[in-house]
Amino acid sequence: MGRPPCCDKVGIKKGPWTPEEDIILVSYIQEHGPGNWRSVPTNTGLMRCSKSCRLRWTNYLRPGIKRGNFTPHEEGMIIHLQALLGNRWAAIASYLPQRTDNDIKNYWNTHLKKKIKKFQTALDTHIASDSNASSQVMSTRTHNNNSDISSTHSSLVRVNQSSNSSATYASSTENISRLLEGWMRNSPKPASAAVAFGPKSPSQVRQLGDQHGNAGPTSTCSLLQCNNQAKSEQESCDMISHEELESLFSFDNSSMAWEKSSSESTTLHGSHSTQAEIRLCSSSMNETKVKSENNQPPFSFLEKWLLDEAANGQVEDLMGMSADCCSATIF
DNA sequence: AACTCCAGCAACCGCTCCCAG
DNA sequence: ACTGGGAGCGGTTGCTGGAGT
Repeated sequence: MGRPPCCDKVGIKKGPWTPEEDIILVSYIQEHGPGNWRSVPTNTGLMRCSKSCRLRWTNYLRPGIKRGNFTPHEEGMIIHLQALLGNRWAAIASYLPQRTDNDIKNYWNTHLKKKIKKFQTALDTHIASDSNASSQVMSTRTHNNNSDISSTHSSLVRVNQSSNSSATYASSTENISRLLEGWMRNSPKPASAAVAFGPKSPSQVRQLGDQHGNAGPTSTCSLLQCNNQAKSEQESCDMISHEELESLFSFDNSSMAWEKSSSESTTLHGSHSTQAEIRLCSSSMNETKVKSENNQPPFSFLEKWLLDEAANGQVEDLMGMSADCCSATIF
């Protein structure tokens, strides 16, 4: 459907936003709340198209955005979620409310993709150089089932969560954003909650539900939002708790989802709603995604390697691990 | 000091989806 | 049922600053 590009009009400014423009946009949104982007340029006099305003707000000025370095914990989540959901950055971002989809996408493209590529290269090299051993491993693998993987590597999953929390708050607009935080917290406007949590509209939630197959009305995001609605407004601005994340992404769970993806509706232990979410993702998504990208190692192992601070000896580490773990049938 | 190369990131583009009329 | 406009998403581009020579 060919839609006339909204930003092609004469007089529409492009390029980096100036602090002045930011302030204008922020003060307008302070007053009217986010949404109705069409009217923003008209009412503010900004020489920007509505799209650009929305993007600037959601990716940069919106309060609650965390900028700067990604923690290993966040990296792990992104890797997991990317494996689970594919390149659906908005969906991934909904699990990391402090990060924007754009941010996550950029981080994936500039950092994680390379790391994974490196990892796979190292892996290929290793497999090629050790084909005899691997054939033995394959036969073992067939018999042992994947529970071995689970037991052997559950310790690897607890990704370095404590270190490297020094997110660098870089830009001047950070200050604008911070100024807004108080307003957003106190604001009675319903839009604020949605904004604080992320740029998810009901239609997006619906859309996600559709995209996730027949997840129905309880799509991943709607569940997540319901879960968070039960919490205080303050809490809704925070990231998902570590406990939830642990339950979500502990190796046992993810590997179970992985293993059972093609056969049955995965039933994970526990009754936490976030686990239900991931179950929905797993059961609907795994069939298409995981199945098609089969034969990849469990991501916790990958993460372990990726997040290893001492990644200098990547191949060596891999060799070392393989020596330790081949009996446990990783590959 | 000047230049080149490259990584990172903000912003844009084009497409799809949703919904109101 | 159809259409057009608004909004959102994912891919891509291009600017900027730092590192290397």
